[in-house]
Amino acid sequence: MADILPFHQERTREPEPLWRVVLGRNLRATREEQGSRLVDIAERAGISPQYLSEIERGRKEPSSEMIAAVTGALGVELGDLLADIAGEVRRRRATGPAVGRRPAGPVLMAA
Amino acid sequence: MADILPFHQERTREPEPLWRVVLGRNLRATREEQGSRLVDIAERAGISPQYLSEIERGRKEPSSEMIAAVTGALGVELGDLLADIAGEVRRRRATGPAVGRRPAGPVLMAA
DNA sequence: GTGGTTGTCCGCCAGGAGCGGAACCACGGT
DNA sequence: ACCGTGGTTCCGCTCCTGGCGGACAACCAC
Repeated sequence: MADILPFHQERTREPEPLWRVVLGRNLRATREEQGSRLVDIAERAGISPQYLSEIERGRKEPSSEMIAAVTGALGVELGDLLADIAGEVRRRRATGPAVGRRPAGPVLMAA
Repeated sequence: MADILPFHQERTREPEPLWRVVLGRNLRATREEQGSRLVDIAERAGISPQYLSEIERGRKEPSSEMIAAVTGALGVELGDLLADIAGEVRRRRATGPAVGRRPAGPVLMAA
């Protein structure tokens, strides 16, 4: 089979990132967008600050309930979080590692 | 504070689904769309069929590497998978549990 | 009954989730 | 130097679950 890769579409082939890495990256970005402190979100989520730090840095695999607790503490819906992460993953796939970080945060729900 | 909720936008308030549930649901839907067998995808992913069954039914929290192995076996990119799950979560949030399942599957990559 | 296919149940254990205490780092101020 | 703040890392710990293999279940055809 002929493998003709459209080079003008794929500049640099990024390996697939791991879920926990992109999740953590997005959670931190969201928190920072809100100007919240790590200890505050951790407390609101009912988890230890050490653990939230590790989640944000992609060092731990949080359970689904933990993900729910942190997104809840951030006031973010799972669907919006996933959409935002998806967008980020796709963007990095197309352009490679971001040089200038684009402000990324899911849409906040109006309470 | 005045809490004015636009009722015409929110018909029924669905509790947030768990990540492992929506992930598993989407993986199974994707596999079935492709007409693949569970044992084949499990083998290709290098995991046991029993385990893939449990992942698909939202019974287990797969590690990020496992998610990568399964998406790889399905020929699906993480970003596309996440986008599709996000769309599904948002759809269910807006309309409640789906009565008729809309065909849901991420876009397959052209090799 | 036989056989085949596909997927799920059950028990198991190695290792990781999640924790708390303590130390460390970076930065800013006095 | 000191202090404070916010975040990170290290460490040891307990508990529980990830991922597995053997067995089972459901379904179909002959």
